[in-house]
Amino acid sequence: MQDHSRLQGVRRPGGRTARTRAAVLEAAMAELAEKGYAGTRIEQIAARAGVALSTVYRRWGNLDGLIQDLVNDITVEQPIPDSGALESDLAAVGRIIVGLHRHPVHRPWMDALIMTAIREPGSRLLLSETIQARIRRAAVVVERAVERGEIPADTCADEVIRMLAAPFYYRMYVSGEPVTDDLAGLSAARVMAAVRAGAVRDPGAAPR
Amino acid sequence: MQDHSRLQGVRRPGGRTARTRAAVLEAAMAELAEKGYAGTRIEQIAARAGVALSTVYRRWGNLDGLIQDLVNDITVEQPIPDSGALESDLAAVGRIIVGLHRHPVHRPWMDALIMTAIREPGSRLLLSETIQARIRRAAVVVERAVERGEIPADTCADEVIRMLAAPFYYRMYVSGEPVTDDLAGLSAARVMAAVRAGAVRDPGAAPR
DNA sequence: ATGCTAACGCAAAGCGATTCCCGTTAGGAG
DNA sequence: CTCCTAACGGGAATCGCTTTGCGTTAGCAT
Repeated sequence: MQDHSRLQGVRRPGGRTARTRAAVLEAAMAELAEKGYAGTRIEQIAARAGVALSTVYRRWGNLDGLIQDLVNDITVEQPIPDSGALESDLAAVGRIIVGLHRHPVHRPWMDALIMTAIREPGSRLLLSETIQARIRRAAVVVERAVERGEIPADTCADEVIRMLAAPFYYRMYVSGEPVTDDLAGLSAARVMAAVRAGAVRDPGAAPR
Repeated sequence: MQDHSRLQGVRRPGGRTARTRAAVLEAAMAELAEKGYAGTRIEQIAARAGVALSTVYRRWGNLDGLIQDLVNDITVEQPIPDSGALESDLAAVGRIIVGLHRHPVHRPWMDALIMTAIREPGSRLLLSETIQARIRRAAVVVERAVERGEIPADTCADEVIRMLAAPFYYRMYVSGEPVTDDLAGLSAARVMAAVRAGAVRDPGAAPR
C-alpha cells in the first residue's frame, strides 16, 4: 500500500490536478451508478475520465479510496422540514431518506459506502461521520418540537432521528424488504409514540 | 460463471463428497472468523481443508457461494425467552442479537453476509429469508403478549421484532456507533411505548 | 466383486487489481 | 519568462481470483 494521504495535502491543488480530480470523481460516480459496486472497474473509470490508470491508483489507491473522496464531495444537503408538528416533520425526513435510497444515482453510493465500511476501518469512520452529520442536521426538527413544548424537554434529539432512520437501512441491507413511501409515515408514528412516552432520553451511546 | 446449482443436487452426496464439504465449510468458517471477509483467501480455505483449490471453485464458485452454503448450515437457534412480560422478553431478544454481533465468530459471518447480499442478488434473497426466519421465531414473544391481553390484539408481531432489531444493525453497519448491552433494554422500552400506543399494526411491507 | 463415472487433484492460463519504473507535461515560485 | 519538480502518461510486472483440460480416485449401482 502507498501513502494516499495526499488526498488532504496535494502540493499543487490547482490547474491540471483539479481537472483530473473532477474528471475522475465524475467518472467514478457515473460508473458506480451504472454498474454498481461489483461491476465497477477502475480501468473503466480511468478511461471514462480520460486519465491514465496509474494516476487513479497513485492518488486514490483503490476503489474504496475513490469512494471516500467521493463522499466528501457529495454530502447531500436537503432542506430541513418545518411544518410546525413533529410527526409530520419526521415523516418528511423519512421521505428524504427513502428518496436517497430510491434515487438511481444514490443507491449505488450507499451500497459502495456500506461495502467499503465493512472492509476498511478508515471508511467505517468516514461513513460514521457522514451519517452523524446528517443526523445532526435533521435533529433540529426535534429540538424545535422541544421548544414548542410538544415533547419532553429531556428528549435526545439525535436518538429520535436514529430511531427514525434505522428501519430504512434495516430493510435495505438486512431484511431485504421493500422500502416504500408509506414507511416514512408509519415509522414517524412509531417514533412519536416512543417520544411522547418519554422513552427516548439518555442516549445509549456517546454522541461523539 | 458455471452452474453451482449442484449445491442442491449432488449426484454422490455421501462418502468423500460429504467429507470434503464438511472440511471446506469448517475451514471457511474458521478463516472468516479469523481474518474477516476482506482477509479471507479461497486458497487458504482449500489448504486448511486439505482440498484442491479447483474443488472449491467447482462446487461453490467463489467465496460468496461458499458463504451462502455456510449460512444454511449454521442458522443459529437460540431459546426464545418467556418471562411473562413483553418488555423483558424483548430486552432478552435484543441481548441475543447483541450477543450474535459481539461473538467473535458470528461477527465476520454477518459482515460476510451483508457484503455478499449487496453484491449478489441471490445472496440478498438468502439473507432476507434467514432474517425472516429469525424474526418469525422471535415473534412468538409478541404473540404471547397479545394472548395475555398485554398489548393491542391487532399488533403486528413481526413488525415489533423488526423495530427492535433495526437499531442494532443500524449502529453496526451504518452509524458505526458501539452496540452495548444496555441498548437492548433501551430499545425494548422504546418499542414497548410504540406498541402500547397501538402504532405497530398494519405491516408496512408484505410479510413475504 | 466389478464397472461406470462423479468428484477430485494438479497445473496451466486468462483476467482484473495493484505496483513500479521511466520519460513527459505543466503548475507555480522566483 | 525560466526553472524546479509535482503530477501525469504509458507500459511492464506482480499478485490473487477464477476457469479449464486432463489424468486419478473412489462412490455406488449392478
